[in-house]
Amino acid sequence: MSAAPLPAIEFTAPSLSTTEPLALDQAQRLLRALAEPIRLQVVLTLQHGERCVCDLTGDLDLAQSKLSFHLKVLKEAGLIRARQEGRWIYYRLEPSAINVLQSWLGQLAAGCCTQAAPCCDP
Amino acid sequence: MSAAPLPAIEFTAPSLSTTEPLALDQAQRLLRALAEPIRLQVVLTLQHGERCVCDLTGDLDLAQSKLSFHLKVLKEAGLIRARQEGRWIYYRLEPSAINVLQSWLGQLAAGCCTQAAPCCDP
DNA sequence: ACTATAGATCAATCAGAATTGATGGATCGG
DNA sequence: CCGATCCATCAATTCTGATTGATCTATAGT
Repeated sequence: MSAAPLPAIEFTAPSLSTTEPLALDQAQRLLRALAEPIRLQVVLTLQHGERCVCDLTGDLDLAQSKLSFHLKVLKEAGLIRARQEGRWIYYRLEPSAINVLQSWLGQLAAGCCTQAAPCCDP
Repeated sequence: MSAAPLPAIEFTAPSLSTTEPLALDQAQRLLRALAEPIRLQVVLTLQHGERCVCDLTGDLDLAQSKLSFHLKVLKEAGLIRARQEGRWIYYRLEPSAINVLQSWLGQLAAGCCTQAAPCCDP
């Protein structure tokens, strides 16, 4: 790609050219976080809105310690956010993270249909 | 939740209600397949088009056995397809699988922003 | 039929991640 | 201040999945 030689420095958004390389890194983390049955269940539960930990343990019938572990992984991946309110901590999905992954997949599917590069010896 | 008691049975398209449950299963497999650095590299390499195994081992500097293992995982997840031509086997991405995952993520991000469900005791 | 190469598969080992139970910090009600 | 609840963290164990090297099948060329 590399269209025009960049007018100046972009201050607005992090720009798409920057997105490419570090999106791989981020996509990797998001994928690894999502690729676990319990964490996927957590995410699906949060799909319908914010929820506190004590409710989640009930929803998913998980030991508190186990749930806390997976919440941490999801949070470190940037997929969920925590919000404390008194004694309780509410978790919610972070849609922007999901969107990052989604558009990364879009790029992947975009240019994958070129035919064979006839192998080794012709 | 459990809103209305379902009007009747949907005959038209496979409909989105059918999509929900089995897409979860498929999304799970796709995520687990993608959530591994080597397999991600393989997928990224195939992004630019079909490629045979012997070339891939060179591209990614992998032992043949190791690559074969990961190709198998990717194939079983439905992310890639194999095409044999004489002695060689060419692999390519399966864009439809990627699209499935992509739209599944779309649903996820759709309705996740409802506020707190004020916990346990009010 | 014989040999060489592409690639899959198998069994054994190894590594990293998940589970478990216990402990600790923080907040609330009395 | 005291006991109770919510949640995070830690250490020890267990499990799942990746790696490795050898072996096996199939195709192609001679």
